[in-house]
Amino acid sequence: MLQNTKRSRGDTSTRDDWHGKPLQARPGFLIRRLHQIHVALFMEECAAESITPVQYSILTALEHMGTAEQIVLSSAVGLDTTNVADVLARLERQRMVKRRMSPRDKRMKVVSLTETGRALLLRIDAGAARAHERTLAALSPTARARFMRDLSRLVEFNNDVSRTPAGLR
Amino acid sequence: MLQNTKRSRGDTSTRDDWHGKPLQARPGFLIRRLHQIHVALFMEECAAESITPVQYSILTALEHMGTAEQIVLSSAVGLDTTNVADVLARLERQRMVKRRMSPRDKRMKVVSLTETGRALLLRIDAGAARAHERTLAALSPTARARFMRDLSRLVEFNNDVSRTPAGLR
DNA sequence: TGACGATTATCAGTATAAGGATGAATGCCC
DNA sequence: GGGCATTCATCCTTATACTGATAATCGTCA
Repeated sequence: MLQNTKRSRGDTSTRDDWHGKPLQARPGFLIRRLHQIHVALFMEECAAESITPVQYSILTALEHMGTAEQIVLSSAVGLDTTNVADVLARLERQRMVKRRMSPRDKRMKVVSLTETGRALLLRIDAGAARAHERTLAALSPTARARFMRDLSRLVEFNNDVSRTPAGLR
Repeated sequence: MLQNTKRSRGDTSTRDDWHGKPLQARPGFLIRRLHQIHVALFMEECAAESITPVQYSILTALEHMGTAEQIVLSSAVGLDTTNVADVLARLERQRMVKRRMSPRDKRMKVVSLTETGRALLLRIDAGAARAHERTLAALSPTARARFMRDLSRLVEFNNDVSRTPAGLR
């Protein structure tokens, strides 16, 4: 896969050996670091409100969907149902979100934004935008667009990996 | 794809408004997802041994450096000292790593690989390589190299963000 | 109708990840 | 050489993230 980019013969393996290469040459390492960096930038830009990137994702998803069952949210933001319940509990504690039993199906809980939550989203918006921009700041606009395209492709390609939250299954 | 591909003037802002756009258009969201995906692939490929990507990073760093103080490890793998201590405690519990007080400076602890740890690295190698390859599998070799370059640039540019573990400060 | 498999939320447990605070040790400055 | 800020490892707390397990509910099919 990685191979066939014309390596002179005498090459012992067809695939790359990450072994012996510095961490900085490994996709996994760089992806983890970039994630760390974005989270840090987000927290810095949004320090005024106490909110995290994941909470922001969930609130945004709710804003788009109006109302949703936890399982639907879970697949929308790509999180484990356990984790979604966790985050929602915190958001509910801060009155950003309401949860009530679904009348249709008593197994489900229906989640919706409160006015507090909606207001927070508006306040957060500029900071979140700055965080996203700073994350990509090192690339030219062209490279940035290309990077985002590649990122999308990579995520879509393996979108069903990890605890698949129904609907992605 | 995302933005600024020719917007006529009259455009109110020079920067993008992520608001109202789907999560999938946000760098932070995609980076988090890709990180999730890589971790899942790594765990799947290395299921035989119980090891995580971060533990793998630390063991690899140790292999390269031979021996290192925790604070040095911390800056090498880009982790909080608290977190490094955490991970090392787990690795020590599994006999992958030895820790002893530095004779030079009694505040420091010197960490080194055990034979067990070295053996694990060898066993893990192929699985880790497969995980890395699968993470990037959706891109052509050319695009892959370009993506890695961009990733490096982004990380280096903001390398000092987040709890800066001495040495990066 | 009633049993049974599937689905939904949650609980318990473990592993990253970071912030704040503390205690021990160091080195430096006067 | 004695204070004293700094540094290093830890502790405590909070927040993602996932696995395994369980209880409640739902659909379906006999």
